[in-house]
Amino acid sequence: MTTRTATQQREHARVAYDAYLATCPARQLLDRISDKWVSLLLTALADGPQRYSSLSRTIAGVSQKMLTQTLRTLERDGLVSRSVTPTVPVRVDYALTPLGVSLLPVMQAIKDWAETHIEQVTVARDTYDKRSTSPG
Amino acid sequence: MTTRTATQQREHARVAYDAYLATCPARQLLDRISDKWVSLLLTALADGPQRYSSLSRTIAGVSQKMLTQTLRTLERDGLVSRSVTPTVPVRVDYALTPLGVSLLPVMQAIKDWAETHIEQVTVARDTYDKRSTSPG
DNA sequence: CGGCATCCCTAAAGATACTG
DNA sequence: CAGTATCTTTAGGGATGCCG
Repeated sequence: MTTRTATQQREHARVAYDAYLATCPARQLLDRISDKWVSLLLTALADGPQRYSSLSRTIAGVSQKMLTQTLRTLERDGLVSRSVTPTVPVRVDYALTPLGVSLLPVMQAIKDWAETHIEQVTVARDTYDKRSTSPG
Repeated sequence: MTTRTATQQREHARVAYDAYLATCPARQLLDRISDKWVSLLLTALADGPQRYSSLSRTIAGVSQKMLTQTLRTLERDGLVSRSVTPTVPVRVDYALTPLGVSLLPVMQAIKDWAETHIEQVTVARDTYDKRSTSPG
């Protein structure tokens, strides 16, 4: 088992886990990373470690509760590391782990897609709503 | 305005919209596509149009309510098209629009990442929980 | 500064029943 | 088959207050 190559391991995972199955652990993970705070947090950490207060400023509108909660979850899942500098007052830095870095391109792609396609979506919504209102 | 190239338009969008801002439309769109049903639905339509019943079978555990609701939203946002064949009983097919196709690679990447990295995440969780329990 | 604990409330999601 | 309507439950998330 320990002699599997990275490619073999990837193949193994592809066969063993299926996010379409409700009870599959991969489904739960998909659910967890399909979260706006996750994508915003990971992309915010793209350029290097950030302090808690810096993150809360970057990600406008995030409550302290959601920020802490999301950071804890990401830390537990091994995507983000937390390092405390015991000064007074205390300084806490968050950074991406290698696992977090592996997810980063995808998260950036989502954020990018949203920013570059919102105008098309807005047009589509107007068209859809107009169709529904006047059934001409 | 109408003479802008696709590249120029992309540049424009990148500058104009910022998902980090809570009130930005791109943030709402990011929130909307950061949804497990959206990723599962779009990837399910990757290989071509599918009927409603087929989708509900593919995506195990989805309720009619969530399936219909998500499909409606995606249709309104211009990511999915809905075509009705007025037979008895009626037949409804869903397919990706060009806009939906543009998002597909990202959604597939998320689903893939979840399936190929769940084992690493599980290990990370065990490590984290063990650390918390026995403070070595 | 960087949290955690608690209360509270709304919106999202599941279950169930019914329909063109 | 492909939904809609209604009800109930759950979980997301904001506000506040306290602490090392």
